Amino acid sequence: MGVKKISDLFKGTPIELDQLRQKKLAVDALNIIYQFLASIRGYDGGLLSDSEGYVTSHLTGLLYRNARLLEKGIQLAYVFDGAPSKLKREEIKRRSEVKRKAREELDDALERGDMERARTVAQRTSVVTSSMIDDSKKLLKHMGIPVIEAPTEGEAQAAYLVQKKKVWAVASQDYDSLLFGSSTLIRNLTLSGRRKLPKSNRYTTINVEVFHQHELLQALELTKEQLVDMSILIGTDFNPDGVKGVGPKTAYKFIKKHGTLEDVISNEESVVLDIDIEAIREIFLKHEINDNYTIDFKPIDIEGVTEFLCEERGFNKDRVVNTLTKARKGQDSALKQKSLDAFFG
DNA sequence: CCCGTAAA
DNA sequence: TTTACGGGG
Repeated sequence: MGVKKISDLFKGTPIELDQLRQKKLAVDALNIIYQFLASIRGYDGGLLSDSEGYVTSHLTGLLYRNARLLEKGIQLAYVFDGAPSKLKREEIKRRSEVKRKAREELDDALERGDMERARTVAQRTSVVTSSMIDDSKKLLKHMGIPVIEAPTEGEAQAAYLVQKKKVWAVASQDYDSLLFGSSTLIRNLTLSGRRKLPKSNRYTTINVEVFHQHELLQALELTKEQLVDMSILIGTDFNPDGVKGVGPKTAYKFIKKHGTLEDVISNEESVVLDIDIEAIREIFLKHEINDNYTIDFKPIDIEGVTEFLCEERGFNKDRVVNTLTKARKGQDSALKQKSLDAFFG
């Protein structure tokens, strides 16, 4: 998922969660929903769902994560993907093939009674449906959290919101937003400060880190265009394989040596790229954006949330009200700060 | 993801 | 007090 390996070339700066207080961040909604579907599961590895069969894993995740962030005065704006580009559709096809295989393996594991295997494989079968997207938007709106529609890529629209100073940064695990032109990226935005390592029961502590695009470009002495070209060599969502045997270090070396992707291809025999380079460049550098949006952080509508989650989706009311009441305290102080800022200009 | 509880 | 784990829906 996305460009991930730039950390081998440039390290982010650790940042305390407190430094994000009163800040607005944009996130790629589908990415986050997908992560929740993969991680929030019952004991048997199945998704959480209500009595009617509506999946609730993602709603659980969105509720608690946003509540905790709002409590800290951190506001997320959720950007939903529009129609995928032609190139992205191929990647989506590839991913659905991975999921199909994972489902087969899941059936197999269940038949053998290998629950541990079933649970890990089940995570890879996650599919975001339109019903899940509708429910997510409904919950977010009741929580007073902005929902923004992107014409195509969510990360691209999110980056645009940073450019327009509507939000301070994009929060994401991959680096795509920097290619899309976001000046600031927050990685590892987690409240727990730790993350489970795959295929084991161990945890590592992780730091929230901040990347500034201009610092990255300065440190690597690259232009924005070269950063994109380098990423295409490594592999992006639009050419996931990149170039065989070329990782971040080699890609960087090649771009520094030759300047452009075309010159890398004509001078390095090992580099073969059977893709429409210009089309990928355009996605990152000249993408469509939606200027018709509003970013409006409103107070949490506790009644609205409970009506939806508890009446319609079977959530425990005490738990929901408790969570939201705590969140509102942090939110109140954030809104108070905002009005003070407005008053003093 | 978060919470509550049990165990260390 | 910290960590592990099951349950949540």
